[in-house]
Amino acid sequence: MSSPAPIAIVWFRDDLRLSDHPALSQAAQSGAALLCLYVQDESARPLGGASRWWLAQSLRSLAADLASRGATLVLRRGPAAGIVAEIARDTGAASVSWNDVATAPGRAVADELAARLADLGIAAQCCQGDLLAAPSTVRGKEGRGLKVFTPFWNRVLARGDPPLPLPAPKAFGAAPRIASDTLADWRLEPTRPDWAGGLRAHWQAGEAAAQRSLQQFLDGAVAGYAGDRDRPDRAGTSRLSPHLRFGEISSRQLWHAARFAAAERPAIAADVDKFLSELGWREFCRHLLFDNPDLATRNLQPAFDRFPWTTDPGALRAWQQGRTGYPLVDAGMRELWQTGAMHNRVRMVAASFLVKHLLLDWRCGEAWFWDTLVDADPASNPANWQWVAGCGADAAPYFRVFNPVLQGEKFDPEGDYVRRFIPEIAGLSTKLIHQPWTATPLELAGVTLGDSYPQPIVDHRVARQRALAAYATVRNN
DNA sequence: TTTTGAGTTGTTCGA
DNA sequence: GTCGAACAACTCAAA
Repeated sequence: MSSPAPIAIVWFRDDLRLSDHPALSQAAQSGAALLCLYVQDESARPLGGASRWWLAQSLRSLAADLASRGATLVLRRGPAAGIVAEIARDTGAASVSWNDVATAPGRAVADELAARLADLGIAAQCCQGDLLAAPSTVRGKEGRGLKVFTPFWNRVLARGDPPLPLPAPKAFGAAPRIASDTLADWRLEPTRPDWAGGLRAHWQAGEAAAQRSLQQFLDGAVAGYAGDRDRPDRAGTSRLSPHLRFGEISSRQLWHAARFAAAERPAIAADVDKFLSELGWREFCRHLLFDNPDLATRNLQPAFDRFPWTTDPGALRAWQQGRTGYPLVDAGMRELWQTGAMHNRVRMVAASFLVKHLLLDWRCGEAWFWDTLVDADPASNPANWQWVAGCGADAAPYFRVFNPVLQGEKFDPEGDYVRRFIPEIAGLSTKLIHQPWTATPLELAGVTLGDSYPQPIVDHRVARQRALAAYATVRNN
């Protein structure tokens, strides 16, 4: 007569995968019976609509992957530290393992859980797995994180390759079943109205889909990535961001796969370096969040606390709905609404437009992106909005005001991207597609500006001057 | 400690 | 049409 195997709880968070999951691997190797748990913690920043949709798909996929190994994914809702500790106590678990995902409330919750487990005498295993380099290993003066990207990234690169990714555990014992919510209980997906059709058409969540996206990228778009990533009219990006956001694939896996590809094909070495530096930006943002838990609400540069933002609900709505009259901006905002994503180049132009042309607080834009992006990330989203607004770390200089017409002509030269998302002006010539207001009535060919497509809500030249004047008030003197 | 050079992604203007 | 300079000053990182 043998005693039953001890129970090990694996607490999943933004790491919804089985491969390269240090907490899972460690628990599986211990020979314990695993209890896999995901907690929806509503005391954290509530997920946006698009993220909720993605999370539902991703949890469904993870649950299926676990089921194929004989395990179940237990779903619970509530304050995470309390819930996990309670389950650990009630099941008599020997240990709780999790990965140290660096999200703002996530860290405090993990610290609280560790304290509760210590009180209960249950072993806590916090594993490194989310980052290429832990924040504690990249420090500047007085132990602070670095604030400029290039030295930051050079330091990370100088550390050499991160650890090799772990394989998914082949088999592990499953703990006896305990009560679980169902995904339907959580109402993560829209029903009436069901607005998720565009998301379903463009995305597939889950670890297997993430691995397929990576393979597709390395077989295709990686060649030429350094230049094509800036072209919204081409399929030049990796499309990995939402997978990375929910941890369906890890940055270490991407690092090693890309490096391996570059070793096999020297011609793409520069493209791979560029791709890795994009991973570097994700890393940089996470380190920033580590040092600034209120990144989404507080200006990193305090001088911006006195910036003269305006309040204009009509302008905000026009921006959200893609009705600013600037085709590149509007195409981006409609791409976002329809597909849950927006091309990186267009994100910068659209964000710059909100902040500099409309003088609306960057937090308004951050909140909209948070709600509508499937890759809305607690670190990258606020950090990049602060970068655009000029109040962030290593921020864009105040005088960089994107001209939406020039950006369109440069990065969408045939207008293909604009025509895809703004069908009402698709008939305009390439010469006019980025500035329809300059067309003669004959050239407009049936489009009535101000009716089927709006007039520009601000004049670029006027708005630029106004922005420069507003930014002058923030100068330190 | 002090100094020095640099800082993701631009635009406009005038020669 | 092309090209270089101006657009500010400041903070950061490293020598």
